[in-house]
Amino acid sequence: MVIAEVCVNVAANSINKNFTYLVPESLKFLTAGWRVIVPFGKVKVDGFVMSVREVDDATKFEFALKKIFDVIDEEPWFTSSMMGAARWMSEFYLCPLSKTMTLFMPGSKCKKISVRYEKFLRLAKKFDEKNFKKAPAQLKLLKLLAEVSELSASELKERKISAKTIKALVEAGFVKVVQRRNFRDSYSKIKPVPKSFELTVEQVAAIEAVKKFLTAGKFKGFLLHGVTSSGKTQVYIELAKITRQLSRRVIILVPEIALTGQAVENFKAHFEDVAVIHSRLSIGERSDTFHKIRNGEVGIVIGARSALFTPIDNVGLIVVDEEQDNSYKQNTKLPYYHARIVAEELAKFHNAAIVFGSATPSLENFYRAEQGELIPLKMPRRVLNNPLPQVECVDMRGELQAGNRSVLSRALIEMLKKTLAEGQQAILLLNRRGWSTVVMCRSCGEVIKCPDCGLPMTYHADGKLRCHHCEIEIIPPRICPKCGSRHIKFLGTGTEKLELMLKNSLPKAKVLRMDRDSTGGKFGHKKILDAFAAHEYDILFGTQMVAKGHDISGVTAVGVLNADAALSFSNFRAAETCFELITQAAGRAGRADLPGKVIVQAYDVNASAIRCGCEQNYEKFYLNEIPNREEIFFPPFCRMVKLIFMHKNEDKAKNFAKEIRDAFKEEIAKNPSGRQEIFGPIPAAIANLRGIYRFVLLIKSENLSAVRKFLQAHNLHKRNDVIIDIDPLNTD
DNA sequence: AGCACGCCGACT
DNA sequence: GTCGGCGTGCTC
Repeated sequence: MVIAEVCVNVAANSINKNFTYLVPESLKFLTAGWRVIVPFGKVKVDGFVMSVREVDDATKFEFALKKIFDVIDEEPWFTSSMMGAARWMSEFYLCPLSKTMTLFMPGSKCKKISVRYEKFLRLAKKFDEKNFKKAPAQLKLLKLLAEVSELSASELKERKISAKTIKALVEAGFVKVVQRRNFRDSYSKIKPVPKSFELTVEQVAAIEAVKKFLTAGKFKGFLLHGVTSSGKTQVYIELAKITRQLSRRVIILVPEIALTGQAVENFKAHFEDVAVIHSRLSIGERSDTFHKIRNGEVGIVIGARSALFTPIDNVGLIVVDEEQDNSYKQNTKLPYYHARIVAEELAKFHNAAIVFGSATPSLENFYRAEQGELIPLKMPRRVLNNPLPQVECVDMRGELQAGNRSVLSRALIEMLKKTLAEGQQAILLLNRRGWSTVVMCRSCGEVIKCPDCGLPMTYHADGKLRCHHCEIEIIPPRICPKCGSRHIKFLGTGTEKLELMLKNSLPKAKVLRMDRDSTGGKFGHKKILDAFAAHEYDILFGTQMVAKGHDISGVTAVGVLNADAALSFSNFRAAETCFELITQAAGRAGRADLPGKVIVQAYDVNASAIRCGCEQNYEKFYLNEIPNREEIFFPPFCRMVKLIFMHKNEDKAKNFAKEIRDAFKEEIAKNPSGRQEIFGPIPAAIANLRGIYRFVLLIKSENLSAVRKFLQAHNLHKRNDVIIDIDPLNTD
């Protein structure tokens, strides 16, 4: 008899094993990778065939085998590399296999997705003009079809050809209607933006270094460290060309959905077969794109992290652009994976080259490059020998002493006035959206917090308090909920308040705000950038998204407000984030032949991140930061695992966490393997989410697989009241 | 995820 | 006495 190991698509951590089913005679063709329907308990569920094998008819099982009920598709859905990657992710992240398998589907359920067809009109037989003297409209259509061979329904409409004309010709047999599958592609209207200049010496060197491994078809990792405007995209394009010439395929990852548009513009100028995948596409569009990729019609897949999970085969090159970006980490739902880690594993599966690109590499990858794990490729100069912008740091304590209480320093206002007078453009970065960032009672100091998660809420110009974590809205209280005082104060400045301040200070300037509130929809981001690039506005201001991956030639001035705000968070990556923000923002200035000027406003002007950021000196920052990380034993010197214990009873959550902590301490005392430490339990940053208490244990270890073994031995990965986050972004 | 089994509080 | 609350455990 033939049996199959099936991964049932049921979202429960407690099911982390495959189930064995009988393959009925009618499904003899089944192989690994098919999606099937199986009876499971009292219900029928979707499942994925992980393997099929023949066993002796007399083989006994401890349970009665059930039969696979039916198949879902006409062919296997998963390729072996998809299944290999899903298995690896499931083991690495201690996450149910069903969750990592469903990453490779357009939606998490095996629903049939509608296929769209478009109707075309074609000439069916020869016609004689003489016969159509009394039907000029029909003749016009016939002549047109003879010329262009076929017309789509929308083209017919555009040419105002009436349904009656078409019907008459169809009935007479002169034209026929054919149907063809129509692939949804919301990026089809994105036009290529060709940019060509001669490659610099550094670009050529970088390309040559990767080319060696591409032609050899061997896995290798590279860190492309190029200052802003050093032409990293050009390098990606040249490498993609080489890969395509070798008949292999390319995956280009960008950190955010909003950045895919720009990447598509660049790549479409050189490649015909570009496709886009990210999570904000409709299931239908993603499904259509999957179909094209599976058929081998796509050579380059561009997208956010989910672009790793398509049926693409024969991958030769994976690019992770802006590899330091935290958006590569999936934070809100299982699996809590980091696309940087998964991409590298995928590259190993495919024997592909992986190129991590950044102006401000993650400390982890820069350290790996120093250790020889990645090949470093350096591009320290801008293209066309454009100079890096001049950066001035303004001490905001001095502004306050001089009587300026505005968030805009005098020097910044001066710079903006000069820039506008010269007909150039400016970008301002303030990494807080909303109007007031804190709402506080002046009598007792109580801060208004989110009823769901307990984080401070932000006041918005529409009169509502919003939680930026769970997007809950409430009306701000008139009196303090704690002490009843009427002295409620709105403190701190967000992008909405900044808009008013800019309009007051520079009444003639046309200003444009870009933050999550002003960039709705798939292309909201692009619309704003296009309008700004067309110089419809003078100043673009907003959150960090103003500093990411665009190239607007008229910008000569950049201001970073509250540059050290990130430093006040008790996060071991705070300095790195702060440095990155300043360097990326500064990189927006003076990209073309006009020199740029940057003003960085901060209170803690002596902090290393601020100083090195202003000097745009990555190596110096790295050399300052890395001894700190080593001393306090943080990445890249250890791997971290964050555990969150959840229970509606505070003591139960805390006590279970303590139990695990003590067990871990006992384990590392008994079986030491490298340096390992455990901290906690401490209340999580979100200490209570909708009535559920949350406590954190933090494990730091040189031996991640030992930690994983420990967690598995205690069955933590099977529980629904424990979150396991491997390589977390924060420690709380 | 569903569904059943099982052990404690408020009802005809 | 039982109806039903949802905690716990199982599904090839």
